[in-house]
Amino acid sequence: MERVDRRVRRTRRELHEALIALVLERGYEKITVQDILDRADVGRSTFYAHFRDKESLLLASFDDVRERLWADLDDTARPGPDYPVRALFEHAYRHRMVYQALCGRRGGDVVRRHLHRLLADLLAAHLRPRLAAAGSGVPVEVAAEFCASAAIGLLIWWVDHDFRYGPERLARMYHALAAPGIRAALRADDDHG
Amino acid sequence: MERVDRRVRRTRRELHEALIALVLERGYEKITVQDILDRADVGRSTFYAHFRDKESLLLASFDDVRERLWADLDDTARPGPDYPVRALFEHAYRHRMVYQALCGRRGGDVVRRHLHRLLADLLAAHLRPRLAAAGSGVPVEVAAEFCASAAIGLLIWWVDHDFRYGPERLARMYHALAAPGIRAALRADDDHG
DNA sequence: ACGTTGTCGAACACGCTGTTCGCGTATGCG
DNA sequence: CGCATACGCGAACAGCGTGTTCGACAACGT
Repeated sequence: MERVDRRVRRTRRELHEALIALVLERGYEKITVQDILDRADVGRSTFYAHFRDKESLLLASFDDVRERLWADLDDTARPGPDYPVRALFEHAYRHRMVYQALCGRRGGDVVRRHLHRLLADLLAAHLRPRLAAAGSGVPVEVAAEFCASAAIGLLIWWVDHDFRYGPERLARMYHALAAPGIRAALRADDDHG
Repeated sequence: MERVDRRVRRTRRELHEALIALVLERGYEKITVQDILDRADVGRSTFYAHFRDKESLLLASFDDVRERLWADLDDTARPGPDYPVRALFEHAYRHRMVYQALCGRRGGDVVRRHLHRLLADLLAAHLRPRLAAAGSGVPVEVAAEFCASAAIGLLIWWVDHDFRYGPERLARMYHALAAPGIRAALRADDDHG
């Protein structure tokens, strides 16, 4: 039973759209709650009935889109080693506007941090057994942090450069740069002190 | 002629120290100017006579330390390809406190962004001629962004984990992970579409 | 010793936040 | 359709942080 008043839906939709539009125009930090209210034609008290503050709205806006990403990333065990990164790029491409607002230069760093942590944990879980088996001189955390930072960094760069190259191409470039290093670490070089 | 009143020196020193201490305790965002003033025993109007706002103080605090880094990084042309990253790690290690406050999880992202940009530009300048010569399928910007993000990401991870491993070891791990990918790109693979 | 220069801190105007409350009205349901 | 309810509205408010101003005072360099 989807017992949700139409008005509630409208309110939330307008707020999300207003937020994204304003972030793209002025940047997250420079926006006040009142700005969002004016743009969305929503009353002050109504806003605070739905969200605790500006950041709650931001996170909620990302939640709309996040769940599909979570699901996509959970398929990770099957396809390939750097599948999560490709999935992330494709997800971003499918939701360009949202990513531009939430992850781009103009967005806050909250969402960025979430993605970073998620990806780093995912990669760590994936790399742990392999690196352990190889007895590599590179700790899992370091390798995972390396790959996650590179991927997120590339994502942000991409977002801020209007998604040139397309998601597959970017994923291939990421793979070309990241995979050899990981393969080398798996070969368990012992020139690491 | 170092015509600077002792009082000015004291004021600035106290403010910088108070800022760093408070950031380490509470995080940059949660600090008010008044907090800094109380801790530093400095009057309100005095603060605003020296700095435009909280962020100005932050940047000025980093400036103290930044200039040496700039100088170190300019030696980049000589030693080796990933020398700048090693120099950055060593610089951070030498100024652990400051980096922990300014680049760590508790610090704002202003300084992080500065470093990121600096490093990305440096790496791009270094990689451009080589990648061009090799006719690589990976654009300079992408390769530079990849390496810079990975390096900065590793730096932050390191800072937030109390500098385990020592700067040389970290630099070696970074090199082990990054170099193979760059070498591969320089071999101008044509499996990049 | 003296003029300059820097510091102090109270007071202020301003802007943003998050809450409250009484009043309407759209909505869903019987 | 008609009704109770749940929701939206917006003015008003208290609270907090910012950045500025000003007069009085103290430290500084010469």
